[in-house]
Amino acid sequence: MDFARADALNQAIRLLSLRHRARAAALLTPLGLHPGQEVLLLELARSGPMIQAQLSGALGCEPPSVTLMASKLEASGHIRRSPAPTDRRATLVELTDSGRELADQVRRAWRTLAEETVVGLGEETVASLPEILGTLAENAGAGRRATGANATTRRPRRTGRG
Amino acid sequence: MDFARADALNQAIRLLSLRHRARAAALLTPLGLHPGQEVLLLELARSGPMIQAQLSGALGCEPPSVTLMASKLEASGHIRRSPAPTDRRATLVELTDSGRELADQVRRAWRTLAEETVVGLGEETVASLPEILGTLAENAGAGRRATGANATTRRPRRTGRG
DNA sequence: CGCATAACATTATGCGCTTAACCAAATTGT
DNA sequence: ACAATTTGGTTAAGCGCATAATGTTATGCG
Repeated sequence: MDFARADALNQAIRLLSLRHRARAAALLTPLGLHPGQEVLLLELARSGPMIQAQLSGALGCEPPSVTLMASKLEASGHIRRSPAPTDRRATLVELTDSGRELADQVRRAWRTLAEETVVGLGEETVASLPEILGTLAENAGAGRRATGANATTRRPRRTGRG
Repeated sequence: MDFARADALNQAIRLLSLRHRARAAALLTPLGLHPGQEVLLLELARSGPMIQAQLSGALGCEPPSVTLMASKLEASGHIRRSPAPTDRRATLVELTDSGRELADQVRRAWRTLAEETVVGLGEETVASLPEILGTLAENAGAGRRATGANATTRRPRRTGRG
């Protein structure tokens, strides 16, 4: 691929990232949410209670990020955290009533955002977008946590002695 | 658009943002750059010296971000900043020799990133991506700094009296 | 069983980008 | 020409997400 194409592509992705996030923020602010928290609510609304490690996997972000999102959503009363019955390390996360209501509103905002975003594109193009973007994301995420390759790259933890 | 589609789309964009940025970071780290700085170098390499306001427009980010990127690139010796001859408020930014060399390496990394990202997609699809993604970004950025609409939303500046 | 290793979660820290607030210089309107 | 506004730039503060390091519980192997 020549540089011009590569640059156009990377720039477009970068721009899209910034703008899409900014627009999401604008739509979520009236709901009292910051971008990042909405996906957690939506995931819980879709798949029911789960532990944070599962959320981390589902949302595609790292555990510390989940901890922070969850803390804030708990503080605002939209989710509840309790020790998992089967594993005393894990924290089970579930929606509260308020969280369920909020999730409905988030769903509306989410639809608005998507509809705004694809204005001017043909129906077929729009239909093919999720898969294309999914492929792009997967490709960009290669070299990450083993989709079958080596996963043996875990450092020995440097267990502090004293 | 139904929620499932909207969600798939938004999630894919979100994921792509995270992954693409992460991959960019991984490729740029060996060059001593953090993601965000590369686009400034590339823009200067492409269009020659310009003032920060122009950079802000070209990169699609806010002036304070440009100030920060530029500060760091100046500190690492890749760009030079000087007062603009025609406008005493403005700062003219240009590449140093070291910056030009680095920009070449960034170009290579940029190509690698793009090529990795589109693996598995048909040639036609790849060719259509920049325009599609550009449209998405533009749509998501609507309601921003007037593409012809109202631009009169400037607050009166609260000129502190005492 | 007992010990090493892996997994879940958290805290601390760092970077990028944003908005808000501000100074300085240029432009416009009367 | 002078006041009001607009534009260029910077600093301060805030948030999201990342990695590094740590505590705690579960698991796997001798």
